[in-house]
Amino acid sequence: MSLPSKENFSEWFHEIIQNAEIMDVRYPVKGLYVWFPFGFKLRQLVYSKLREIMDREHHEVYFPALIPETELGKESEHIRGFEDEVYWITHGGLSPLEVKLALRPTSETAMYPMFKVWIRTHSDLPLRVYQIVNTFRYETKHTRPLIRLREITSFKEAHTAHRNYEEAEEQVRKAIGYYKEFYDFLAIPYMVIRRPDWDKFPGAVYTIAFDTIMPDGRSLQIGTVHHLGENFARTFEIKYEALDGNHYFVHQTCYGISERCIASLISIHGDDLGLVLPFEVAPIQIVVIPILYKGKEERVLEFAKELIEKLKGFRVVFDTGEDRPGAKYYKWELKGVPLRFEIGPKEAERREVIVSFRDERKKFSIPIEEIDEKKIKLWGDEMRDRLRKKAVEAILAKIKFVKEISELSENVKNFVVIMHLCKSKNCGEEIENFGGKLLGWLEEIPDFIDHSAEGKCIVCGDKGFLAVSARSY
RNA sequence: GGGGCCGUGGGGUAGCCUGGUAGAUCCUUCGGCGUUCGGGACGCCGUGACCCGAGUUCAAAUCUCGGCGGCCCCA
Repeated sequence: MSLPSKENFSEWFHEIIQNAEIMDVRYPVKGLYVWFPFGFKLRQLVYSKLREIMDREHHEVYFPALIPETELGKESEHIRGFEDEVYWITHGGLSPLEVKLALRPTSETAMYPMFKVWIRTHSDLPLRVYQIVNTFRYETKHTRPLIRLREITSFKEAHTAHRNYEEAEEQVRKAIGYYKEFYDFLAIPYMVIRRPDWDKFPGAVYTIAFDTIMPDGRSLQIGTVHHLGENFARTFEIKYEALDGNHYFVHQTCYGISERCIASLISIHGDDLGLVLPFEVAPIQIVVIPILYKGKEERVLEFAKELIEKLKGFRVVFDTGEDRPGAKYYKWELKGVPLRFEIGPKEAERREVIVSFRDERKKFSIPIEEIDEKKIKLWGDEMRDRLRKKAVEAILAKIKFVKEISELSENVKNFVVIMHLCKSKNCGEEIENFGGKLLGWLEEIPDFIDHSAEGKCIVCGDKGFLAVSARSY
């Protein structure tokens, strides 16, 4: 069993998803996929970090998956943004429903009628909740696991309500901070980009997105943060009584991350041999492989058990299976196990252990006495630093800075293109005539991008700011 | 939105054009037994397939139509 080269990214992704047992793509409905136990464990480990971050100042809740047509349709811009991809439940048994029910494409219109009930006075604010749920969109285009789904299974959506625009904006900044922490933890580089006005979330005042870059040079949106202003509050009549006795509309935000975070984790760190996972989220963190010669098994197994005693705090597999050692190496490398220990007769003799890291694939041996929890955690941290460095290099290689509009269409085929661009709609739309989508303007300039924040607009020559165009997933 | 290609054991493929027994197309995976084990072991035995429906025909994996599913290209 071997993977196609990562150079051929689309094929590689399709294969690794199955070979590494992330998802089973054989479910007989387009755009719906099954999480394998291994993939689901990875999801659980990644999302427990996300939960940990959210739990600091949000309460976790659960809202129903069905939304009555009457609520979904209230905010006109919002519904216009989703209407052609909503799944409808039209019947209960054989009887047509009086009010159709939508399978949530996102939960604003499920939550906000309840926010109206929950929020009475200024002391109910700020309100901050989140949920991790499935959402449904009737995708007609090319669906693929983790990236374009009809059922998003792992949508973490947070919704907040505040007294005024500024406090909501402060929440937007915090949300960006949370997501940065999350993706830094996963060692995934990202760009924080303000979407063009004409491409913001339906119903939002503005949208800020996290985009990363896939190995084929296309961009992937892996998080969004929206300032909703009073738009939904007016529609759903969410008001509070202020200190002055007057009633005011709340100002809201919402922000979300889906299983695309897992797609980026797999795609950005993986290599030709399979998954490469940061130590903290690897479903299996350590594999111990005994090398068993006939007649010498006992010494080796005994010594291996001594080692395993020291690894109690980690997710460990002791692979005593029938495969040859080499076959086991390949098997666990495919699964992205960060740390491998090998023990043969020689090691048992010398009381040493051979160590190999998944990302470097070099081997060295150290005395068993030097292995302890602290050392292993240190190795895990060092590995994450290496992963981040490598990921940044890979992403830099897929970015092109462009000064002339004539260079645009050629570069956007294989690269994410950065340029100076003014904020007029005309110039923005002009960019999209060259094959890429205008992702927007860099909200903050990442440390791996080294260009001045301002410059002449590539289209009209007026004052421009760093903008990004790419073919996007 | 428009165009094209494809659907054969768990996975990947040959066969389809030119209809005629899938008794072993090939690789892989899987199960059993034995010998092995320092980077994908070997031998023997075994399990396992023509997407669904209709049509044409003496006869359909093969031809036609529809459905479902997958992939690619262009806007």
